[in-house]
Amino acid sequence: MKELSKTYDPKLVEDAWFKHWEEQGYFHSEPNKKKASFCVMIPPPNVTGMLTMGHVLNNTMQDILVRKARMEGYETMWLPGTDHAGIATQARVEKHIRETEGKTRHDLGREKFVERIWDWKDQYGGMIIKQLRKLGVSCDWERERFTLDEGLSKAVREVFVSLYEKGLIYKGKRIINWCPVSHTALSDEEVIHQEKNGNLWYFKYPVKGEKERYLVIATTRPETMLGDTAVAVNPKDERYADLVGKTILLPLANREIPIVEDSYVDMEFGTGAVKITPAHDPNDYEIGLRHDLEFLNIMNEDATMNDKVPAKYQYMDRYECRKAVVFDLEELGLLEKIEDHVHKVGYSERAHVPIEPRLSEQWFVKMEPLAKPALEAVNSGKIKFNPDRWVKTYNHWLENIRDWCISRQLWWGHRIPVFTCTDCGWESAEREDPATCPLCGSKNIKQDEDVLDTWFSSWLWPFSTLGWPESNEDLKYYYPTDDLVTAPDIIFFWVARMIMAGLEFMNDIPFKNVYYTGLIRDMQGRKMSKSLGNSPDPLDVIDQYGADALRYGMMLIAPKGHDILFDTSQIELGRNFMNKLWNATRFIQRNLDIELDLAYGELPRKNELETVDLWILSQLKDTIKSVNNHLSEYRFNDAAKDIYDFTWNKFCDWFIETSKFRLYQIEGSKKKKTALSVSIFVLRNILKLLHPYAPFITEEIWQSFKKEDEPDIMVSEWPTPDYSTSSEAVEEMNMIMEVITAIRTIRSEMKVPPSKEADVLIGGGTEISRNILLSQKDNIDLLGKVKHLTISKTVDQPELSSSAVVGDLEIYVSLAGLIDVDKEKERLEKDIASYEGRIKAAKGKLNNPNFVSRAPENVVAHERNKLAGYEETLALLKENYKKLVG
RNA sequence: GGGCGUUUAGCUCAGUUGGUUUAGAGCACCUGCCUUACAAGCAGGGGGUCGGGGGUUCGAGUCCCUCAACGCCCA
Repeated sequence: MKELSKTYDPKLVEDAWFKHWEEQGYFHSEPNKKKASFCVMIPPPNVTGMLTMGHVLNNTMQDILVRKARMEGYETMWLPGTDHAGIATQARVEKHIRETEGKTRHDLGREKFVERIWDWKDQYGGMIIKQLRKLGVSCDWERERFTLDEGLSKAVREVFVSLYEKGLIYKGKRIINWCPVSHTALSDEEVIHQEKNGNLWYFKYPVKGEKERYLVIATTRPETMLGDTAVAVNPKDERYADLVGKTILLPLANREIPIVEDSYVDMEFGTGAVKITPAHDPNDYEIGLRHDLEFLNIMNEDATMNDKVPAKYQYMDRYECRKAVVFDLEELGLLEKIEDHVHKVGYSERAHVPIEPRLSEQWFVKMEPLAKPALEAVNSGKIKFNPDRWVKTYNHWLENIRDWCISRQLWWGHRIPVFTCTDCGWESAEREDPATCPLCGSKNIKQDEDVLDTWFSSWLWPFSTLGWPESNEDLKYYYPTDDLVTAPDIIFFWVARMIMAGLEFMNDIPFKNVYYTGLIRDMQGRKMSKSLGNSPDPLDVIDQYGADALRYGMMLIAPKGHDILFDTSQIELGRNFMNKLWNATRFIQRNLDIELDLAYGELPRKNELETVDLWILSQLKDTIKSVNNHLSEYRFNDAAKDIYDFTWNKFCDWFIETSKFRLYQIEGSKKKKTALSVSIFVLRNILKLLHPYAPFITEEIWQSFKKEDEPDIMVSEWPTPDYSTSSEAVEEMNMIMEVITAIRTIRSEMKVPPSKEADVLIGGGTEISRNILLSQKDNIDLLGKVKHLTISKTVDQPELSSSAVVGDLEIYVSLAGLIDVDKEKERLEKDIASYEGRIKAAKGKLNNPNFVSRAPENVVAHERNKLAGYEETLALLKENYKKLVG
């Protein structure tokens, strides 16, 4: 057997194992009637995207669920893919063409431009998929999908036409959110509201026919006054009652506009009089409809002023125009005052500029009929949210749902399948492109120019990726899927809409459980972002620490459903753990001797097992159960800690240490064989438990400890705690560990050099407990560095010694020439004070008649036992103290 | 304005059904060690009264009310 290196080097093994798994076909799944299915759909990242720490978190969690399910015997399928990210991708390629060729998309024309995006996608797109493989995630790579694939496009078209036929898709002229950089409409969800410091400008609007009479209005957007078509006041507002019905001579624009009354107006805000710009504000739009006002659009697509405003403002950018309007009004003496004002501004999610409310014709989905069943599915518990508090957010959105603006003025995406006849005006959504008009037979047919929101394809992801609208085995076998793991910031964009689409088109929920992860932030709690430069590249981290360390380290610090403050140095914890595991392996391997004829993974007969064996097996059993429980509740961090604690603090610190004595025996001895068999049994279980978190290192080590005909760990069986254990052994071991720790503490506090062995005497206790200690003499000697150990009912305290009490046992460490009386006094005083404190607390409870009479019996009994134990210990401590001070 | 979340050791966080020795872990810190698996390590130690206030209870970090700070979402 080759000698392993002293530190684990992930670079040497990770890529090779991934290649091996792929060649063996472990990632791929086909419907298998003999097994139950377990299916997860990846939240498709943008095809333009690069792997971020958020993806690492999210995909590691999915991989843990998937790898565990695979080991548990499910036919497991995790489908990967990307979405076409309409706005982001188009913007990216546009920019590229502008920079390299100095051309716009309009120079190329629609067809050529879309071709160029496909070229770009083939060359640079989907980087993230390659990066995910570095992370080791076990997706079915043969099933990778893209939202613009032929099959998925067919699904999108079917869904559009079917909703159109049901009357759930309609075209309407509305105020929508317009992105002046991307030149497209956005849905409400794609607008991010941010609080900004701004101003409130007070303008004096001259009232017609009344000399020197002005109506003062307050506004946060002065430039829109050029599009005002009314001023409104509240009907209850007595201040302005006499003005209603009169008109305003709108300055600068030189138009006459009415003064109307509308109860929407807030009398408390500003002056109680508001300018109304129906084509540039959603609330004003409503007022415009109610009062039959003119809708005057004063801006171009890029938010510059158009030819509906006086010539001097035309082509000015909206903010430039704002300055000009304020300046000009001040010149005219019509600016009353400017106040500081904090208000919410809506920003475009993609282009990061303030959106412009714009009146335009767009396509919408009527959401209310879809929302009702979706609410039911979650509130009835058919779909479970983890943590469940997200149900409230979900309900609130669905109960107040607004129609979904799905048309985008882009070229990259699914083109809206609505056709019109330019001759007779026929219009319809069609599954196949019509050659002629079905009404008049004309060949002058035009397809709608717009494309669909990218989310209009993502919401079909759980079934469009399986071949819908065709019906096939995949759909029957894998749908509904099992778990969805995603960040809560796309609960509206994606999760809620997938539920609606699943229920509408598949008549069934798309998934059974949703786990919402936290967000990754930096140590100051800021979101990770490119501009802040606070976002480490996961590939660099993998390069530095290894994928296993990244995955496991990340899981250790990821509390359930909470944001994570992340720093790369935290991954050291994962790296250190991998190294610890590696070295435990090294230790076991170095003690293997070939003649031993070990049956890997099998336990020796129970009568050959010693206390430490029974103890570690019992601890392993608890750990397996705990890992199972924690993972079933998506407590990835708790399960990771279970494995950490068991491996490091129990297996390495105590089991391996207490096995050393047996392992240092002659080759081939029975005791050595037992110690090795148990070590290997436990290690194999650790590897399996850890495999979903750290697939590479566990596979690497597994190969040294698997039977020849056993499968690779990735497709091995998940551990089952189906062996018997001994609770007595656990109690015995606890006592042994306490005694050893007491000896070590004395040695350390009394500054005994590790190289110097000391005599130890243990007195008191019961015959049983003394026999247990005697049976562990070798271990106590080894770990406590004991020269000569005496165990007896009564022992005489050596003159120069330091003492400790463990329960009813007295422990003396002989320290001839080393004892420091003052220090020893101090130690004992501290111990005595500690026990006096405990006794006081316990007595306090027991002296309370209400406690004794009202608390459950077992709690009272427990408290009595505690007190008795403390009193015994305290008495021994005091005795020793008396001896010391004379 | 409405809703949700967070506040526990210097830092990052556990603490699941109210009782499990005097509230835990990792990092950081102090002491001593290259003890033939591991210095990315070993052994030992110090450190918090659980954001403030009030309440329920025999008993509260845990339940209720209230205040404060921070964060997120929605209008």
